[in-house]
Amino acid sequence: PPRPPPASPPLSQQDMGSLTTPTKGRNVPSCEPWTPTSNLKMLISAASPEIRNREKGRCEEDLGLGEESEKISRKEKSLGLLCHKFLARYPDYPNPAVNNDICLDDVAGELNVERRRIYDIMNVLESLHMVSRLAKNRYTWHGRSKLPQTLATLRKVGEEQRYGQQMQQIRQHSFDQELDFDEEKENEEFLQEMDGEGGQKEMCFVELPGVEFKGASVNSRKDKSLRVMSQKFVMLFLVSTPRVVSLDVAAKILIGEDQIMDRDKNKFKTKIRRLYDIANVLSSLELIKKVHVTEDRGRKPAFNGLDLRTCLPPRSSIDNCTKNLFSSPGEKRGFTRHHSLVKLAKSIQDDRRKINSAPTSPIKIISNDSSYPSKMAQLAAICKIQLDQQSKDSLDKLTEKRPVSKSSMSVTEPQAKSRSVVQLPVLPAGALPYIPHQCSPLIPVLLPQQQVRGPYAVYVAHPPPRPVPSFAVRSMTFESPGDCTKRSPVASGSGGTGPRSSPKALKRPSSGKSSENSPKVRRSAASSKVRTCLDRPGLLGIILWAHV
DNA sequence: TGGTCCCGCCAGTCA
DNA sequence: TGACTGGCGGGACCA
Repeated sequence: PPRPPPASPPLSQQDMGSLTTPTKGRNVPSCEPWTPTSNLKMLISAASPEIRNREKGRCEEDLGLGEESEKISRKEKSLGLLCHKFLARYPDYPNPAVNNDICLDDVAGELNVERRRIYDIMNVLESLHMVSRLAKNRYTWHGRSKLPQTLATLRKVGEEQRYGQQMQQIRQHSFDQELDFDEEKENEEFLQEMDGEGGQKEMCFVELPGVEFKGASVNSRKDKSLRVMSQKFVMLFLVSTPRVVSLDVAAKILIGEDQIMDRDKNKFKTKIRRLYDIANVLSSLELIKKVHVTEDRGRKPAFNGLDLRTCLPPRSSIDNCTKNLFSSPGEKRGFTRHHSLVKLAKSIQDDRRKINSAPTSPIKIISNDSSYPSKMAQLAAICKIQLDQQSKDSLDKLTEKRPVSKSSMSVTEPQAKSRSVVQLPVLPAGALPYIPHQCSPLIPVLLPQQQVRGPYAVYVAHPPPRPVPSFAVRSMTFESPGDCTKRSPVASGSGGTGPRSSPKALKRPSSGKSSENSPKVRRSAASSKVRTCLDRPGLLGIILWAHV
């Protein structure tokens, strides 16, 4: 089909020169066939529920669409919405009997956008094997048919790359920095450490068996390609616990794979920008959801990959499949066990072990979910499981090479080895579950629902196993919906969340500049009380919580 | 003010 | 050589 003639730039853009971002088209006559009202309807139908509700509210209270259409014009062009519109054209599971080819020109023309924008979407979709490139300007639509297989593959690669551990290190490092004055030096040391032990090799595009990558510029750009970045980003969600991954952490991991010289602020900003693009597409696919992580330094954008994981094939089904293939008792084996399948089976066993343990970080998650009190039991269990894994990771680090002074997450070997699945009993509201000590020195806490009125913090601590003279205090701060605005978290947890936990998080009082009521001082005071409690011999654990 | 991300330049690659 | 592809970052918009 003939390509549509390129739209001439708006007058304002011509006046301002080619290097400026055009203003929002106040005086630009719309060349769209739609009226503002139909635009709005289209937007509402295509947008996510949040946007839909927001737009509906605005529409109801303001029938004059003048300013509204200006706001919409930007939203309408957003990559996320564009992706929504793109996805609406194709079924989740394409019918193989019909032609599923995609012509970029057609799509760009019908969606009334530049091809450049379509490339961004296609790259992310291609990273998930939802489309594959047929030829120049042509793709084939696979929808979600290959998604489970792709995600399983990406998870495996992500585990091999040890992204989970790397995220732990980065989170812990950032957390340490919050209380650290010698930031630059520490940062440099940390980056060198990451270089040394990150263990990750330069990674290329992950292909599925039988799916050949036919991207253009394949040799020159593949290492920085949006496809590869997208795959890595997805991997982070697949191996991370908690499932919330902040853009900061993701960008640091991605930068960590580049040259050291890339680690300047501009490169970081660029990575973040690309991650926004990827995240917008993944959000449109409803694979991740945007949330925010609150740290002492402020509110950071992050994404929750829960929905992404639900697309993974259940490990048990893979397990059953391999069982049926290889170990049917009394039946003659139909297949020879190939070496790669032996490895796969072993990997599945490993995965099974890992599913019961995963690391976390001392972040505070602002949840917009109004049902969060009923999820406290899950959170507590997750917290416990994650901490157990961290304990093991920390132990591994201690025994491998890290000096004791670098880590405060101290756990004795028997404790680390005593990891087991803890089934939290169903408890009436207000009851606190008791987890026997042989399972873990940590005690998850279920807050009484009646007490959940405002933001509150939960602390889980355990005493220091001898002889390492340190202990760990962790907290998660939750805020009730509608109350997550400007409130700053108080008495956030400190130390002990992973391999790089540092006792300095507790020993450092505050700078002379800090006021007496600053979070740091209050944290320090709270921590010193905990320290006193934990010095008591025979104490198994301690839980504190406080409304914030 | 910091987060978000539209926009299009321009260079590498391909046919 | 022109078209395709996509890395990249300026700067506008927004909360």
